[in-house]
Amino acid sequence: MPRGDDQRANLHVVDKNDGEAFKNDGELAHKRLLKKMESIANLSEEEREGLRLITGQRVQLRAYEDVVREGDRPNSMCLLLDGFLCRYKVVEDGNRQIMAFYFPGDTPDAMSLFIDRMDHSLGTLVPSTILRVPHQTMFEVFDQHPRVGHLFWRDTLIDAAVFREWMVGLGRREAYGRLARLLCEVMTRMRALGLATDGTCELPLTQAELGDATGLSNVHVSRTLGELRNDNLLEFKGGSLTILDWNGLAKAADFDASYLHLKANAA
Amino acid sequence: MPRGDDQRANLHVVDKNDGEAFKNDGELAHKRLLKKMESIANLSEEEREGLRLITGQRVQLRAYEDVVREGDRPNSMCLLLDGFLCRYKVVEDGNRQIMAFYFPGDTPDAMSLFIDRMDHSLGTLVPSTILRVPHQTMFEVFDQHPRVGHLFWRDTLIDAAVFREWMVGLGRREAYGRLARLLCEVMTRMRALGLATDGTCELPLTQAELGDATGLSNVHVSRTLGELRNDNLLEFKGGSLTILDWNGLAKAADFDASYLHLKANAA
DNA sequence: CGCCTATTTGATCTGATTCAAACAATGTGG
DNA sequence: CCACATTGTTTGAATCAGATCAAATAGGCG
Repeated sequence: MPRGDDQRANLHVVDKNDGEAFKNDGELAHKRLLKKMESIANLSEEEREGLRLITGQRVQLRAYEDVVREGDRPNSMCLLLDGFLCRYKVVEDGNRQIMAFYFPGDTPDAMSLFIDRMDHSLGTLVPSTILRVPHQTMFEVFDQHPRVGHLFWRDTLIDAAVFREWMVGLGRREAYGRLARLLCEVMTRMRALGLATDGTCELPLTQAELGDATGLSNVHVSRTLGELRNDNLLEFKGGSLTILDWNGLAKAADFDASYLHLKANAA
Repeated sequence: MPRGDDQRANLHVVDKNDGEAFKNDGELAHKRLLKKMESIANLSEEEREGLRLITGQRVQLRAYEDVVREGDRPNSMCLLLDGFLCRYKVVEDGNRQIMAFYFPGDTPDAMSLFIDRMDHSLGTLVPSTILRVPHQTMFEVFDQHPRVGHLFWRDTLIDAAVFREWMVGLGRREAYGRLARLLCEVMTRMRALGLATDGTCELPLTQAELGDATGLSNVHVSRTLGELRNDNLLEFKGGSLTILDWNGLAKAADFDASYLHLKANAA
C-alpha cells in the first residue's frame, strides 16, 4: 500500500474468540480453511483430508503492506490466517478503488494459480499473518483430490459474484444504499466465519478506505455514515462495526445475501 | 430480458468472416471454443482433444431473450456459437446494470458448474445461437482431462478480472474514459477472437445499453460518444464500432489490455 | 408514407466532489 | 504525565459531473 506506516498496529486482533493455543501453524491454517470452506460447501471427509495437505510458510506482515503487487508473478498462494486484507487498484490520478475485503480463512489470490501476472494488488489493512502455500503444493493437492480443486474453483467464482454485486452498487445505487450494502456484506461474511458476536465485528477501516471501496469521497462517507447512524441502523467506530437494526439496514441496502452463496447453516 | 421484442432481428450477423459451411454443430462449436481458448492459453494436443468432447444441444434464441435468469438452477452450460450476450442484473428501481458482454466462443455461465443458483441473468442482445452442454458432460471431460478443467477455470478467473476492471471504471473514472475503455476492451477481445477487421467490429448495442454497462444515462452516453466522435477517435453507428485512432483512444481510456490476460499472439 | 425506436440537444436539478477549516482521537517524545 | 504531532472525522460552502425532464430530429421497417 502507498502508506508504509504502522500506526494502528495494536488496534486490532481479529480473532478474539478462540483462546485455544495451536500446536503449530498447520493446525491454525487447517482450522481457518475448514471454517471458510464449510461456510460455502458441505465437505466430505475426503475433502477435509485433502484440505489438511495445504501447508506452507507462515509470514507476518505489518499494516499497509502488500501481499502481492500489480505486475508480480507469484509462485505461491496466500491463505489469510489472521488480519484483514483488501484487493485494490490505483488509477493514474492517484485515486484508488478497493475491490474486495478478505478475512481469516480466505485465499484471495487463488487466481494466481492460473493467471501468471497480477493485474492488481493485495494488501493488508492491519498487521496480518498469512500462510504462503506454494502453487506446486496446491496443484499436487488438486491432482490427488480433484474435489478440493473444485472447492477452490467455487470459491473463486463466489469471489467473482461479489465483484458483480459491487459493480451493481457502484453503477446503479446511491451512496446511502451502497454503504449500507457493504456493511451488510461484511457482517454476513464475518458471521459465517464465526468472527462476529451479537451484531458486532471488527472492521478496521478508515472512512477514506470505506470511500475507496464504495467509490465515494471520504467526506461523503462521513456524511452518509452519519445518516445511517442517525437512522439508528448502526455504530461504526474504533475499527469496529455494530449493526443495531439488521432488518432496517438490510432494507435500506436492499440486501439479499444469496450472492454470497453461503451454505444455509452459515448464512 | 425485460423486452420480449425482436425488432433488430436481422440487423446482425456476428460472424461474417467465415463463409465455410460446417458439417455439423460439433464442428462449429469446436472451432469457436478452440479460437477462444487459444486466445487465452497455449493449448496442448491433449487439451484440443479434450475440448472436442464438449458437445450439446444447439439452441436458437431471439434478440432480448434470456439464456438463464436470476434464480435459475441450470443443469447445463452454454457455449455461445453466434450472436451477442450480456450478463446483467436489474435493481429495484428498474435500473439495470450490465456486468459483461460475451462473444462467440465464450462460455459465460461456466460458473453454474459450481454455483447452483444464478444470482443474475444472462440474455441475448441479438438473435443468437448457443450450444447447451450438460454439466454432466463437462464434469466427465474434467475427469478425463483435468487440464481442460484448468482452462475453464482460467477463463472464469479472467472473467472476474474483467469485472474488477469495470469496477474501477465505475467507481473511479469519469464518463469519457469509462466509455473509451469499454470500447477498447470490446475491440481487443473481438480481435482476439478473429471477429474484427481493420479496426471495425460488430457491436449491436443501443446507447441505452451502453449506459447500462457503464452506469451512465442514455443521454449522457449520447453526449460523451459525441465527444469521442468529435475527437476523431471512433465511429459508432448501425451496430458497428470503428476505432479510427487506436492510440488516441487507448490513451484517453488509459487502457492497458493486460487484465484480459490474452496470449501474446492474440492480443 | 407513417410508425416506432433511437439519438440528439437544451434546460434544469441534484448527488456527490472539492476545498477549507475546525475538531477529535490517538500515539510520541520530552 | 503532559504537550505536541499526526491522522481521522466532522461540518460548511462552492462547484461540478452527470441525471432527469422535455422536446426535436433522425433512422429503420412494415
